[in-house]
Amino acid sequence: MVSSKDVAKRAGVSQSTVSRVLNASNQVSKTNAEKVTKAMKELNYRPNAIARSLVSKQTKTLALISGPLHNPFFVETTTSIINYANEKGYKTNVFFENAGDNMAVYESVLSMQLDGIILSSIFMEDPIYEELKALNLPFVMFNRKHNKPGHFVEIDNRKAGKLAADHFLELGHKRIGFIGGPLYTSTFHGRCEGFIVKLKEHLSLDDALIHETDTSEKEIREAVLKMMGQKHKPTAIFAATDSIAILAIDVLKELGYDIPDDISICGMDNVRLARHHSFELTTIGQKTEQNLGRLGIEYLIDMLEGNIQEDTPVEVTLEPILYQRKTTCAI
Amino acid sequence: MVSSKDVAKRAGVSQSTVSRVLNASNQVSKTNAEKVTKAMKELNYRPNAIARSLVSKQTKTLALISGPLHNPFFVETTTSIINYANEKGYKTNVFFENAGDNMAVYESVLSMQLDGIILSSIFMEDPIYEELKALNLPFVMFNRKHNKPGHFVEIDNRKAGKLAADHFLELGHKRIGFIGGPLYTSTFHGRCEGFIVKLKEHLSLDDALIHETDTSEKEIREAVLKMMGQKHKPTAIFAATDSIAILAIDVLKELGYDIPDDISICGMDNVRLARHHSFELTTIGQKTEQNLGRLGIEYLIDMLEGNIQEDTPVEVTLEPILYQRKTTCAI
DNA sequence: TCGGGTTTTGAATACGTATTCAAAGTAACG
DNA sequence: CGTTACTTTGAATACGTATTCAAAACCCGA
Repeated sequence: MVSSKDVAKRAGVSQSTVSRVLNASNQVSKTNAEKVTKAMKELNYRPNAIARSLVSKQTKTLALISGPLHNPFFVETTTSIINYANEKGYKTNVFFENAGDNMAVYESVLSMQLDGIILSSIFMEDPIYEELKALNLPFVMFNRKHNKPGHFVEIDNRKAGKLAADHFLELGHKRIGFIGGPLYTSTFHGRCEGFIVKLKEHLSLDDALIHETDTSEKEIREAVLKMMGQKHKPTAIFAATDSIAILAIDVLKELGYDIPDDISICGMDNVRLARHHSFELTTIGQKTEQNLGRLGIEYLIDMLEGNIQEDTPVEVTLEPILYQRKTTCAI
Repeated sequence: MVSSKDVAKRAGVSQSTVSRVLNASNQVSKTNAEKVTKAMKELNYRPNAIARSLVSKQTKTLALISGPLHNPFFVETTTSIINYANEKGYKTNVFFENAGDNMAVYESVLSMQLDGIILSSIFMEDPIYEELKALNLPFVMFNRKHNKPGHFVEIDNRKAGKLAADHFLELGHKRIGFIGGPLYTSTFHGRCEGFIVKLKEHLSLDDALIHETDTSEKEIREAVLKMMGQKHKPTAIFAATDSIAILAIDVLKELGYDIPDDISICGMDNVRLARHHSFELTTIGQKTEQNLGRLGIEYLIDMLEGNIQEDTPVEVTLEPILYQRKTTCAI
């Protein structure tokens, strides 16, 4: 490992001088600067980022704690986050939330030296909130949020649920199912609540059609099987994410249903795949092109760079709209 | 920031002793160990990973340089890699290859302090190879590989191309297209070559049906449009990845084609999505359940932990097999 | 109680960089 | 040439931990 000392020796200057040319401080004489640059090249010197961090207290590293990538929503946010962070000179350590036990992940994150955290994996009452606060690092939640105040970027989930309900009601559906969860996350909680509230304004609700699940293929599958196995089947389903909708469609097709002729289905998130001609999934999303991850990372980095005071809360709730495509139709 | 010195002071011992209880060396008296543990808790002490790394020369951090996540193949490998690395106590810094200019990414990677690198983004003649070698870190290539020797995990791409050709030939197809590229990557190079070699054994080849592209939606779209716009259209297409196949299907459906009645299509990688009832994509993959990313990261970590000598080359080439589903049929 | 051996301890140092501070050098000006 | 002001330099130190080494404490048998 070649260090700044080695460079210094070779260039015939002190280590301080080497450090100074590294940091582009223009207080080095031209001749010395050249000598140092030359020596660096000859030795193929690369500054040790670890040592730098130790003194600068900056790691230029962020942690992303994301939902799983088999959900296309997180494919898009992860891509945006990593690429934007990179553009701004930050590295991203990625972690995936772990259905059973997030503590291992959090333990790992908490013990790292980081400049900031962006996460989607928080629950409304998550005790991790306090620990994150205690770290005294900027952190922003995207998609989901915690009940306590903090920086977040979300979509108006309640309103989204209502939109879905409205859509189905307008199409004349009477038996409408819901699949999604867990409900202790702000996303599913809001979507479910808004959906149910709206339905109840016009129909009497059949509890057998409301399926709280997690996001695993297994549970979605089970929910669809149960729902369609009933004597009185639904004619429409609101899947609380596109990921769930796509899994549900897989099962429905396996069972021989035609969509939307036999059953309408509406997702949420407006992921790229929803537009594919093999799906043309009706869904709910925001108007803006930039996804929630991108918005979140922009705010986080703004905070790190001092463009936003950290004590002014970032609380962004986007307006949802319906993207009507071909998986829903009138009854 | 509470340091080991603070803990030492509070516990009434020296910093050395604190360090010793941290590293579970059992050469600390019980009474002192307890005092220190107590002080740590009271102060909510977390060891500074940066400082640790500076002396230990280990960062427990890996870099993953991956293809883009809109390719479902990389969704699966990225998930496997990150999760497995985490299990083994390694953090993963993720980078995505950048169509235009990978140098920014590499520059970032090369300047980090890392324990190892796993990457899919290398070209057969990529000059980055030498720089990676020079870092003197273990690195393994998965999916793609370089022409020069190094650790890699791949599938037999040439054989895969032949399999695809065989499949179409058996089904009686005569005009068979190819979409994929760039051909300076080992994957596309092998697949294309094997495919063409096999075809030529039985047919005269129409160059207008061989489309070298990159992996962008734009180019795939263009290739499909061009191919199907011809006077003599193909009756079958080998898309060199499932990702390309799925994009191609999108365009084909948009153009009104039924699959496989109007045109057969075969992908490669056997990604999860290929099994979806909205695709049921015929494709080529390996037999083993574990994906290439998972295999690669296992080898990498084995090397880091000394379970494999770094100088014994890891060169894994998996056997491809055809997964016949419903996007290909006899003509 | 003493001596030898073993365990436990803390002072000192190293890791590679940034930064402070005082000294040395240089330029400008009268 | 002397003075002042400014630029450039290197020695020393700090960052937070692990580790070495020698000293201290302890244990045990004689």
